[in-house]
Amino acid sequence: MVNRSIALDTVFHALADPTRRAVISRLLMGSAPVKQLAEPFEMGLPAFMKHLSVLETSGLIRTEKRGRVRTCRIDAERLAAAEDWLSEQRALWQGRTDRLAAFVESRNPPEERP
Amino acid sequence: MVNRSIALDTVFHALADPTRRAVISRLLMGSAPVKQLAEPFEMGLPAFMKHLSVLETSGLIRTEKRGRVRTCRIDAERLAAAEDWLSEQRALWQGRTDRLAAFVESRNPPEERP
DNA sequence: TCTACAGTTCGCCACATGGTGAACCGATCC
DNA sequence: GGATCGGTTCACCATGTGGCGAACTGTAGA
Repeated sequence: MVNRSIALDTVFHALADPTRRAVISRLLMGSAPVKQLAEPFEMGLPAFMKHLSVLETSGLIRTEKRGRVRTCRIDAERLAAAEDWLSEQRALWQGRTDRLAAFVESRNPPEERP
Repeated sequence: MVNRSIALDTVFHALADPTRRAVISRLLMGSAPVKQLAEPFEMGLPAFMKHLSVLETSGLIRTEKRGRVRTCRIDAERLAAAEDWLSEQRALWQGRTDRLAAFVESRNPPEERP
């Protein structure tokens, strides 16, 4: 799926920043308005909003504006997608190294060690 | 740990590109020289080498030059680190939503549905 | 030795990213 | 109604990213 690949692009890119990962961690404890989320960080609102929009277009969070306050909450589905990709790759790796170990054990050639 | 955070930065950034993810997937089936890795992609060697160096500085792969050919292989440790972070976050989320479900069940307020 | 081949380095370019400050908009509160 | 507060938009800037082609290096093979 091309879509899935693009989704992984945006999700991993969103996660590749400590500020955004901190926002995720914070939102895991419950939804919060933008101002409150931005408080711990030493940057202006505009910069922080860019981080939020990266998170939102990646699908990791959803936001809703009611009155003048925008509330953010997490959407764990994309988090799971990223985790799935990683665990899939690691499973392949695990299987391959297991087979490799078996192979080495079965032949065990005295390899040169320079 | 600050180091761990930087490691996550570079690992997630490395994974946020379809070319680099494809290289990872390819390397899961066994190590390979640069030329062979670059073959499937429609870009020049210099561009491809940049991808490789991103992967290497992230610690996701290791390379070794013997003679004139540089061989690349995977290092699954960082892959596991990324997976760990994600599963940790998801576990927190899971725990929180479980508690939330219990809370909602115990109170069950008839929320407005617009 | 000469040639071809695998990487590497270099300079360049277009565009994305991450930040700033200032001005602005719309909802709330006194 | 006017001040304030939460967001938003705008113009701008420095830096990083991802690509190119051309020139270079060093090893292998004929």
